[in-house]
Amino acid sequence: MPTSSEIRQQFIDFFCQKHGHTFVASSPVVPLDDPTLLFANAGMNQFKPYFLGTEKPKHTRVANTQKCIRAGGKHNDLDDVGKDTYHHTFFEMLGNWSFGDYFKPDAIAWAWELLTGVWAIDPKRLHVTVFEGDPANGIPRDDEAADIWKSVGVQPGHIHLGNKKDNFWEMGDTGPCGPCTEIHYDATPDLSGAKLVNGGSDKVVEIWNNVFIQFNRNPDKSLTPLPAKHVDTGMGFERITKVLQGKSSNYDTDIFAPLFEAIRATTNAAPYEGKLDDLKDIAYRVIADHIRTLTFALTDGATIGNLGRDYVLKRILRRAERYGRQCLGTDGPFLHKLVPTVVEQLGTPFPELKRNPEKVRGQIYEEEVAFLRNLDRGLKLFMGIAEKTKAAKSTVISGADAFKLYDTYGLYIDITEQMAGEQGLTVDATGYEKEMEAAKELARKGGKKFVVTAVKGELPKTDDSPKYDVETIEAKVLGWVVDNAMITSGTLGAGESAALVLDRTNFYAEQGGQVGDTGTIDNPATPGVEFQVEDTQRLGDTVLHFGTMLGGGLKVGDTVSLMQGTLRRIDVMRNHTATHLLNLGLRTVLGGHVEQKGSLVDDAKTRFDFSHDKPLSAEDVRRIESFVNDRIGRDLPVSAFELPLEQAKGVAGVRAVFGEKYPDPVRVVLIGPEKPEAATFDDSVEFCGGTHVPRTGTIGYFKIQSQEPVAKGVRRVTAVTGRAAAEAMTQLSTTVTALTDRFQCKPEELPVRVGGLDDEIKRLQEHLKRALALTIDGLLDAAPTVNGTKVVVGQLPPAGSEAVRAQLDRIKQKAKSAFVVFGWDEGDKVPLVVALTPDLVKKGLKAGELIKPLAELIGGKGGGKPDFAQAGGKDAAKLPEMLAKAKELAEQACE
RNA sequence: GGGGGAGUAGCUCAACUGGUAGAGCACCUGCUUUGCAAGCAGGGGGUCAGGGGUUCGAAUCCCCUCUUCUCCA
Repeated sequence: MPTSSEIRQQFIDFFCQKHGHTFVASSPVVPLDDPTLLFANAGMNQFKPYFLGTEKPKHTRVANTQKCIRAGGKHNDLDDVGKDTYHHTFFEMLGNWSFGDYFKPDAIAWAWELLTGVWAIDPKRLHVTVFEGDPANGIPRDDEAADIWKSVGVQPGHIHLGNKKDNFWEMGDTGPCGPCTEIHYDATPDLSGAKLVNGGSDKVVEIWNNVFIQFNRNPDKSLTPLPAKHVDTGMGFERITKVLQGKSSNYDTDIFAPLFEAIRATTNAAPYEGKLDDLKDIAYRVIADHIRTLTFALTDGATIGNLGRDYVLKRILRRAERYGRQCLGTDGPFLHKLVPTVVEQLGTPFPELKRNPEKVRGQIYEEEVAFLRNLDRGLKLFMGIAEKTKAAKSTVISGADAFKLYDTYGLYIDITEQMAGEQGLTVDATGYEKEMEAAKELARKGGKKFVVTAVKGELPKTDDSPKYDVETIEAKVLGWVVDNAMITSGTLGAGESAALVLDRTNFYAEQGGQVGDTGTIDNPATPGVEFQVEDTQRLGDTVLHFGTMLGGGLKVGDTVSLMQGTLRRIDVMRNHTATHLLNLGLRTVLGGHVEQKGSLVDDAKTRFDFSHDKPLSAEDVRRIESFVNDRIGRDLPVSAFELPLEQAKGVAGVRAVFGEKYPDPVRVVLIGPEKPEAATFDDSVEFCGGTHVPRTGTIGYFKIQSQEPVAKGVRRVTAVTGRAAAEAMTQLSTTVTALTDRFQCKPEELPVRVGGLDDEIKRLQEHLKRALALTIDGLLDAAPTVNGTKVVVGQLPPAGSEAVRAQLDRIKQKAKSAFVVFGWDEGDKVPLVVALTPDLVKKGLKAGELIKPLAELIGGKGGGKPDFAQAGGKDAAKLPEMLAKAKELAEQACE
């Protein structure tokens, strides 16, 4: 029986040694340069540019094994993992590729040769499918492929026709596409699998798909043949291993055996038995699968967090942790201990795993600990809710409670359900779903002011190349969008709101973190016509000018004149260029780990999110500001170039935002060097379609206003420039001047002066305390004893109730039995306290009651507990009278 | 982007309806026992995250800021 490593190698050797292919390493499973993808999910990801024709391949035939993750996004297998024999969030895709080289005959012949020759699979167990054709689209049935299959020896009755969904492959809405032919393996004992092809059975499973890319899908949905034809194949490595090792489940192969053993050893659970409906076995499969995903994703540079792909990884980790805890009885972090097993097993085909496994293990460990902490807290909260539920004589935990546990404390619903079961309770799942829906709705509503997601009718393209300049241009009205429908007739009248569509524009549509422009559009031929633009957004290649007709009317075909709000636009440009300098400054000052995580640039500020795991110190902020201001002071030129994406990536010091979509060619903005070749790693070089000032001097001045955390490991700083920075400085200086006038000192002396005041206050408080102690000692000495109880009544110097309370303890210690009443004059109010020693409390006296009539005497109120009460009044003149009354009251009470 | 929590001794957390901030662990001192674990007695340790407000009185109620956790997009 071949090992999985041998199988992988045999595939690669077959194409590389026997058929002239070149081996190409897998691209990272975290596609850093293709932000449209959450994770690499197919072997073709890294070859996309070859099919699109935007890049020339180095070799025309290659073979590879691609690391893939399908979790989140379009292909999401996350919830299926564990429940069957063949779903994975992480898997390998073996592939052979022709870029304009060989086509159907070779691809099919070699596939057959590898399967039935090299691997000696019984041809009776193989079924193939070919495309049935699509007359509506003018694509004929793929008889060519069927004929080749026949000629290589596929059994009659083993060639099936497949529909568009299964046998016509498209990369996206437009672009290269073509028919494909799939090979399925029939594992039924009696070879009865023909009818199960594409039937969703795990007895007959697709093992290899050969795609023949020969058309281009045009935007008008028509197809044109490509000048060059390509082959793109993908074979599920785990599936072929299962077949060649004669197993009935991918999880029974030697790919998973070492992981299962490692899981058993770290959790001390009973061994894996391969049952489909056994919770313990499901847990084994989930954990083995998820640790592979986590190890590869983290190795390739992903992080665990709260956004996008980071959040997917967090959910995967927590799902695995949960299965371990619920089904295998783990009680502490254990997933991290499995990393070495993954590294050992796959470190040879994927050497990147060996680069820094300790870091990966650390990341997993840290997140496990965080999750377990949450879990403990959640369990505690759950117990409280369970008690509450039982106390209310109910056996159902409300949906609201269950949802709160999840929403606020991250306690998953199935854990809640399990815990409830153990307590003889159930959970109102319907109510939970309702709460969840309501919460989602709430989150959605907090979105944007203007939203257009889809428009009925064809949207024309807008030429927005004039957007980089700040000057008035003319354009033609093509129509407008109202209620998500494109309108191209009639008049847009005064008072109406719409999204205006023009043939060209100088308005910048919101993109790359820069806000859309505002401004006015009028008709030079007809005075009084004015459309006020409140926001500008882009939908595909169309620029939408959202706004309101203030006066007059507009018709399709009118020539209009466009003015961006000039001052606002220049403010935006200042902020955008400053953002680039800030990006560079953060990295320079804080270190290379700083990555841009997002930004928002508008006329008032620049807001920048970046990876950094602790608050910035005052010194950090100062150094970053001075770095940026230094570059502003040098009045560096800002220039932009359109470069092919590949070439642009090679420019020294280039920064691209992860998660951002870049066109090819891409616009590169340089600050300092005037040519891409002149750039160094100390210069700001960014892919950016935004608008910038011509020289950094225009920014004027840069000032960081605030910083805050956004998510774990991500911080946000907000800064201002130009006019806003000047305004901020003026305000600051006004405040400082007010202080220097008050203290008659220089600004730099302020900290010392204020600190001195602080010390002075402390010193005076000490004095007061001492005076207070002396007064109290005097009162104590002079206090009459009534029936063994000291009656301590008197007026104190104003020292604050905190200090008085501290002294009360002293009195209670000195005099075993005491009835204490103190009052003092604080100017605007007159506080009063009554304190009783325990013996008096036992006799039934209540300070809280005794104090009330006294408080009334000085025009106030109060209350407290039996041994201590406080009150306050306003009438200081009545203080002696009140104290006399208190003495009377005390003496009475003690008799 | 929107929602919900949390922040109290070095650590983990209490404090009822607003009424003198506590416990366990850790630490220090002493005693006892001793192979180890420990036991007993005493003690130190607080800007109740910070600021403002309401109140006679705020850890507690309200507002703002900071830090942190969590869910959704």
